[in-house]
Amino acid sequence: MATVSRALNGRENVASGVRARVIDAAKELRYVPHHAARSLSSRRTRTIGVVLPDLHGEFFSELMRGIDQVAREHDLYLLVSSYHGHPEEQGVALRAMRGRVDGLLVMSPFVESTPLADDFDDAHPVVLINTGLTGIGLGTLRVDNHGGARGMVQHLAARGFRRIAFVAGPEGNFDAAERLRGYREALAEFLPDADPIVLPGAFDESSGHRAGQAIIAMAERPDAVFCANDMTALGCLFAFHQAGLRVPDDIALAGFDDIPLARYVHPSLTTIAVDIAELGGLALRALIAGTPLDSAPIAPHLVVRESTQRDTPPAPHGERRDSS
Amino acid sequence: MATVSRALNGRENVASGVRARVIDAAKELRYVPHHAARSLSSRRTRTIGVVLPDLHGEFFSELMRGIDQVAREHDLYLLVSSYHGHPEEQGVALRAMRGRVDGLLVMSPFVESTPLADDFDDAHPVVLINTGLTGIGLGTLRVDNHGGARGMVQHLAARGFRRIAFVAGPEGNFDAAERLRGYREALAEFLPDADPIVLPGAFDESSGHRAGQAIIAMAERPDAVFCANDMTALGCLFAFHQAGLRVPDDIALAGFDDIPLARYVHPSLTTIAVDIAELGGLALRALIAGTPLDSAPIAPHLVVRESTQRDTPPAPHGERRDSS
DNA sequence: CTGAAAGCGCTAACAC
DNA sequence: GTGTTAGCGCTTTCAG
Repeated sequence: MATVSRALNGRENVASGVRARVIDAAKELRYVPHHAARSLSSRRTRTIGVVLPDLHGEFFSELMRGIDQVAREHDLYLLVSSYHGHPEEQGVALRAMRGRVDGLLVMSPFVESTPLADDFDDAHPVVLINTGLTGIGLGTLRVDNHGGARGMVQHLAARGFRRIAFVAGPEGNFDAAERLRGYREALAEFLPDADPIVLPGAFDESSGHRAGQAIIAMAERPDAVFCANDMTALGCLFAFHQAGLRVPDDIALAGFDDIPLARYVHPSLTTIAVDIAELGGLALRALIAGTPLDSAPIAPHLVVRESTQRDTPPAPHGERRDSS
Repeated sequence: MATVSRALNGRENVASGVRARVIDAAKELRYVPHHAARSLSSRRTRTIGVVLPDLHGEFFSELMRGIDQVAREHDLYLLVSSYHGHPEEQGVALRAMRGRVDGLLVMSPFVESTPLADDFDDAHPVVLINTGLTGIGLGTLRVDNHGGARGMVQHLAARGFRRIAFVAGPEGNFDAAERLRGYREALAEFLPDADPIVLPGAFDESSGHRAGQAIIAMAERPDAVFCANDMTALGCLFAFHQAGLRVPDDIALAGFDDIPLARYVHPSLTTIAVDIAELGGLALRALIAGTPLDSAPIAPHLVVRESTQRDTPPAPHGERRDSS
């Protein structure tokens, strides 16, 4: 019986003839190892828990794709769960994973950190994706939202835009806060005479639409709008279309994320791209390796498309035309 | 010890005082039931395996969202895996799930049925989403692709279009085959004098782009193009844009799926919508209930947008304007 | 209503 | 290299 176990698990200390017979017999009998028994005894599940804020949208499917790919490479299983935007549900999801997984991949955009720690079992390694939390002994993988936003403002300034508005993301969202910080900082640096113009938004299309309408109604209208994410920018774009405003001739527009939509809308949207699948894959690799990786955040890059194209000559560097 | 088990599992035959003490103690000790031990003994895992062709794209994230929601309602866990388009990998993914899950949700767009049966453990209930397979004792949940395609042709005919081309989906894909069948059938019914015009496609943007170019080059150009899915239609649209062809004035365009993009492109795309999250949720509910549900396929509905709008009056019935 | 005892199917020492 | 044995932590009879 032990020999069978060894043969099936590919251990070295089994005579090759015996191994072959075992494998044949297993196939013959359509034997399937009982996972629960195996992990009860070995105390490992070969399963990684993935807890995400939500399961819809390109962002999350890309993330899952990257994670799934690495999981297959390592013969790991993925137990997924989403908490639908509610922090409380995150705790529920997290606790439910305890005892079922060997490690946890958690994406938590909430700035509030305290409740999280309670839900983590000390026994599990955890990698946090894209979170502001640090110092609770967990790995953290994040995107340089701040630097990305700075890059966009720099691009807009180089293109000759002078009144650059920013449509913010939801309150209490770490990514949103970082992008706003990048905007303010870069504005002070590259256009010291310009006042920041910040409108509220919520990372979705409808809030972008409202922001767009508010912008149209402004006495001194901005000549460029930088939205905290692409969905918001799409809402803006829609509002501008409705009002007969031409983009980019009357007003330039830029987003953040490079969702697939960004390249298909008319005009195509200048944005900041993150390789999301790679992000997911890196997170899982880090979890497997047990590397701390608190080091450098992942640098997103500027993708210039039609929505910020004007007749002025393009800036000499720091930009990259969309290759597609 | 048995009492503790009973108390924690909410069995009735425990004195309420004892139950309260057990629960308090469990909380105090941060006790987490060991899933492997539990399922070794109970022979149930409370886990559902989800095997999808691919994890990216709106379609799959919507599907997952619907599934996840129902899973939470029933306190079920989701073990997900994708086979990246290769039928062989599907078998691997399926076999890997054996012994780890109580049931399986499988999405398989391949027409070839035979290899599938081998990979299914007879012990597990399975629900197949959107597949042509029948009669191997498994539940099947499908979308009425045929009827949807018919509806679109009817709409185009009612709008006054007479030369309606169809850009097909990949060979061997069941959905694609059904949509093509619907096109041919409806064309024969509503426009008996028109010849079918079928171009190859592969459900992606680039094949749509090629089809678009081929259409532009045709001696007798169609006045409407119906694409087997929205991504293909987007490729077509791009080709038409590049050639200076106006949609819908020079040529009408329609897709299938109603991906989020469809409403944002310019002109917005007339398409056939399926509530994908609902489809996923229904599939899981069916799996849980053990209902056969081979009955009626899910009816998709027509969403009329700008890409098929002409000055002719709209048809009196069988259509529905996009409400958003 | 509660306790005792027997496994669930496997892995990991440990002998041989 | 292979067989024997003892659990892994729970649920589930079966007595009381």
